[in-house]
Amino acid sequence: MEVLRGELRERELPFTHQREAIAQVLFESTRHLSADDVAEELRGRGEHIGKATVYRTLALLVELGLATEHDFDEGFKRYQLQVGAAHHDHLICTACGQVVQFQHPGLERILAEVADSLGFEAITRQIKIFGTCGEQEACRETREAYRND
Amino acid sequence: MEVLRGELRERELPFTHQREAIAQVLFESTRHLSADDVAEELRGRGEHIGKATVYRTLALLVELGLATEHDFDEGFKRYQLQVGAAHHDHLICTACGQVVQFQHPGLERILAEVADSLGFEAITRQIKIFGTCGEQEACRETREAYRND
DNA sequence: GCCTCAACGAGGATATATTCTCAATCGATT
DNA sequence: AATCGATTGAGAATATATCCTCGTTGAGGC
Repeated sequence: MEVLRGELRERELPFTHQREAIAQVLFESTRHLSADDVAEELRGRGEHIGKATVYRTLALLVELGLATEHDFDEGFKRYQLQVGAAHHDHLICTACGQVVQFQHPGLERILAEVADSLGFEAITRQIKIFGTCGEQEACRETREAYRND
Repeated sequence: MEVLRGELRERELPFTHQREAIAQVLFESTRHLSADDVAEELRGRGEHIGKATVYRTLALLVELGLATEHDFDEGFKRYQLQVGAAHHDHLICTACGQVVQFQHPGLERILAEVADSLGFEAITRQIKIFGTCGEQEACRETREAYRND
């Protein structure tokens, strides 16, 4: 939160109650939240914040480098605070929607190598493994269906 | 093309002129084409095929496992024929839009390892490296802008 | 050639996440 | 507390890729 205050001050942008509340919601969640998730959580806390502000603030957080935007092929984006953490990637269960993060040092090396050998200068990357997590009945059923395909 | 004919026959679906033409366009292109690209190319060849049919056919090709669908954050999907080829990944130039494919055997191993260790059964994956390719003036400018950020 | 069922074409419809509008309000500096 | 520019809220507007409708056409089996 102090980081947010600092970044805003640096750009002479006001530290508003809404910005604080939205960052707080992201901060307290370990999951990736959609703009709608954030709005709903705020409503649950008795905060009345318009969706335009939610979208504006999420975009701002990304712009400031304090949050990351993710697209898990759901038709909308999800966001997560990212204060100085290392880049991580995702496994997405296509049956229950669960998202699990992972990191693997070997990936960094390989991807850097690939980009380099093709003359690219990498800025960012996305790695998404879609599959089944097997934690719920639905996930196991989907898994079986794939195996028999 | 024979593969397409066979898959269709197997499901008792007609091998229409339109399906052939659309598959042909994809077959002759090394790039990833959007539904619109396909429609335009068909128009250029004097074929009059409605966009609904283009979408229907692309979805069908994906369904049959003969094509893959890609989303490069452009607001629409791109398609490419994929007849028995190995899975490959992409580098996308954020300045000029160029997409370069790559394959790296080490990735397969690492990703399988990760999925396994987290209890996932992987179905498919997406790896996208966004960066600058430096081939055009615009790409080099964007690259500089990032370096000085 | 005939028949039947699915595919096709044209363009209208849809869906829905995100953005815009603009008057009212707020934050931060003086 | 005054000032001033940025932010906010509510809901309408947008954008636009993709899908639906339904009368017409075509493919493929017999």
